[in-house]
Amino acid sequence: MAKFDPDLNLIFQALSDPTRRAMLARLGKGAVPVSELARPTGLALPTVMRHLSVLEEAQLIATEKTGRTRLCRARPDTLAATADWLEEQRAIWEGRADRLEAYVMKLMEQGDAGKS
Amino acid sequence: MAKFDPDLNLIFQALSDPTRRAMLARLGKGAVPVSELARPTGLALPTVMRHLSVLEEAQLIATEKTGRTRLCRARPDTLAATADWLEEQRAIWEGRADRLEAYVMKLMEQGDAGKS
DNA sequence: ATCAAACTTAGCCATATCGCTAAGTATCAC
DNA sequence: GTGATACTTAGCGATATGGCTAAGTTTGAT
Repeated sequence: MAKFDPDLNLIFQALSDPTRRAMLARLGKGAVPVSELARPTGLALPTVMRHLSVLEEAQLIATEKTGRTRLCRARPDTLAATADWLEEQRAIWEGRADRLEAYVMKLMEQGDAGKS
Repeated sequence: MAKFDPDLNLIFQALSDPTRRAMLARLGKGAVPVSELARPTGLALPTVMRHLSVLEEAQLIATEKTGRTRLCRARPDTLAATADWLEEQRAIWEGRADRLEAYVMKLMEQGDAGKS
């Protein structure tokens, strides 16, 4: 299997840009080619490509080229790992046993459902 | 009540630095003055101050000066809002009704427990 | 009154980021 | 094969980021 190690530096950096978050939201509705992802942004194509490569390096998306078009799709596993980090911090910060418990429960639930 | 509007740009940007995440983790164990937060980083104080101001502008921490020391504490509400955004995206990306349901349940739970 | 402690401000340097345009390369349609 | 389509690469400029040192400022202790 491919190694999956999310880098929080890259992930959060990628998420810090509204254009990229908009792209991710768009990808939530399904995989799309680069040009379609670019259209609503109004940005030049090289600029969009750059955003995409940031997202891909952060493993938030995966892309695949077929013919002359490149299809982009979201990678929920990375987002899940990120959500887990936040949830963990939240549990600690709130200092509440029930949140910690809920977090553990969710981890177990994922172990059951999240693996392919 | 004080206006609370989390800015995801600032938040994710703040979270993208490992030094700042380490500081947040440290604050999970309780409020501490600047110098104590600085010590484990090995960074110069002005550098640390800068990190702190980034965290504070993102509303991830709050600080309060008493005498000549400034005390820093975490702001779980902002982290919670961020976790919610991620959870929402995850629910969409995974395209699964049960995740969406779990998310809504959590929202309700927070509505019950999270308000001051 | 003096001195150390704990920030704080100002400013410098190196690198990274976000936008662009111009000029490639590689399909696909005819 | 000609031309259009869909990226891709190269490189520029403005601004932001993350580190530093040096020189304040404000308190607390003596």
